[in-house]
Amino acid sequence: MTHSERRIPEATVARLPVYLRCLIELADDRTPTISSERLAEMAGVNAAKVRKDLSYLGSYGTRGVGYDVEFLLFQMSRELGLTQDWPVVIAGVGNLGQALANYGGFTDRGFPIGALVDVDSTKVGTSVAGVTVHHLDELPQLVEAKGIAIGIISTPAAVAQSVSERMTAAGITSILNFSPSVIAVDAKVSVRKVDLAVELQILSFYRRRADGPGSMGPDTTGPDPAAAANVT
Amino acid sequence: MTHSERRIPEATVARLPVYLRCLIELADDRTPTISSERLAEMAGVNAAKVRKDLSYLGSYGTRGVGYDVEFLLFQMSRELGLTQDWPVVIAGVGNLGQALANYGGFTDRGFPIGALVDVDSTKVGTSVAGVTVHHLDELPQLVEAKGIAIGIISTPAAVAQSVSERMTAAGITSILNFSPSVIAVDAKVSVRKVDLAVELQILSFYRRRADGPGSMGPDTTGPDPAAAANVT
DNA sequence: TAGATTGTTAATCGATTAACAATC
DNA sequence: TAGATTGTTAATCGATTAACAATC
Repeated sequence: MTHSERRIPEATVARLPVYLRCLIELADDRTPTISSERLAEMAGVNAAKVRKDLSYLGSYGTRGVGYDVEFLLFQMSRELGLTQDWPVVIAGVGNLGQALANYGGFTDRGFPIGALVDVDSTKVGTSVAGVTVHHLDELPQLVEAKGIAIGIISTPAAVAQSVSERMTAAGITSILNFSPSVIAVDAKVSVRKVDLAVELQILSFYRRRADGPGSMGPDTTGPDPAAAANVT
Repeated sequence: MTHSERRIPEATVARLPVYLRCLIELADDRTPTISSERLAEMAGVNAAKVRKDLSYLGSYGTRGVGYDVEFLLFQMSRELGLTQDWPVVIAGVGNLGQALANYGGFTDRGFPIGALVDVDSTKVGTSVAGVTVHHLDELPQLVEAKGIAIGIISTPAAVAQSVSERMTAAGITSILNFSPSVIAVDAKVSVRKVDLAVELQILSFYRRRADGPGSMGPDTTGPDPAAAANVT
């Protein structure tokens, strides 16, 4: 029995949510079991990788049969910490911030919008997606009161660093940075970065070369390929 | 003289846009030269990596001095294919699609919104961010007329595959997929995937473990990390 | 010249993949 | 039992990094 406390490689962690989504789809279809071969096809990776990735979670498959969809779904949700909701705060309620707040995909998947903050006095007090916009100064109280777990930065680049510092000061240890800037945080804080224009720039590069890979692993995410730094 | 036609590693390609942004900032400040050490600090990576990455572009530095900001900026823009604009089409004008259209960051960085398409007849004919929404059926003509280079998918997952097929049929070879689904395209098409909820799920994983890395390489990018597949 | 900093080498590390014994 | 499929090994590949000779 391979126990679950093995260290899971970063590249594997970045793929788990993709498998999770496939499993949800299979569960919706009432598919009882799935082979690594078919799961690989759904996830767009190869079967050996699926088996290796899943083996880090434990030996949850059955030789000759495959993986029990419901069971694997449960184990994977547990591993990803998705058996509970994690409320988020969005800092910066401009175009992008409003869009993220209105985008139902976060709430749907266990990340409800717990709070919105901005520094613009014309925005403070208004309501976006049914959530009142508070002043950034109220962040510590909001984090406390709403049990905020994750901070999303959708401010201009110029203030992203200072916003990240106020988030960490308020006790937030997970940050998703949409601003086009690298933020420095201390080692115990996790940061992921999504830069929309960077993705287009990478595509632009591959256009020139009669198209090389143009896809990525993690993050491709991200590592992503085009991804983040976690500087101390 | 290391010539520029060396194959550039994917991980490096994903970092070039990050360096590019730093260089733009430096050029704005009229900083004439930059060392790998300082550029590394700005980009949130280590100096050896910067030097290795830049060496793939050519020997553009000067020992004892550093890199000429303007010159490196020009070379990097050229390498990334950013000396011209690449108009994009956004397919799916829901919450996310509208947000992307209104988000100025694309146009600002050389990716103007050339067209918007949807299948919803209540949306067709309306205008978003100053651009008229057309029916998806008109995609081939729009691609032709507007010189569309890149397709952005912000549709529901269920139709993403078919939209990607219509894009490639219309001659598009670069796709940025925001829908939470893996799309299969043929080998000559470049796809990158950005899944907003996946990023939060990855952060959720690292919360559990008294915080491991929580950052990534590529799409990151990669790879980021949480990123894409390019399946045939 | 002395100091600074690149460009490249080589060692190391992590991720991918094919192959196959184990086993349902 | 025969067929199917996992879990793991080991080989390979690609990315990172420290170190330092080259050279401005």
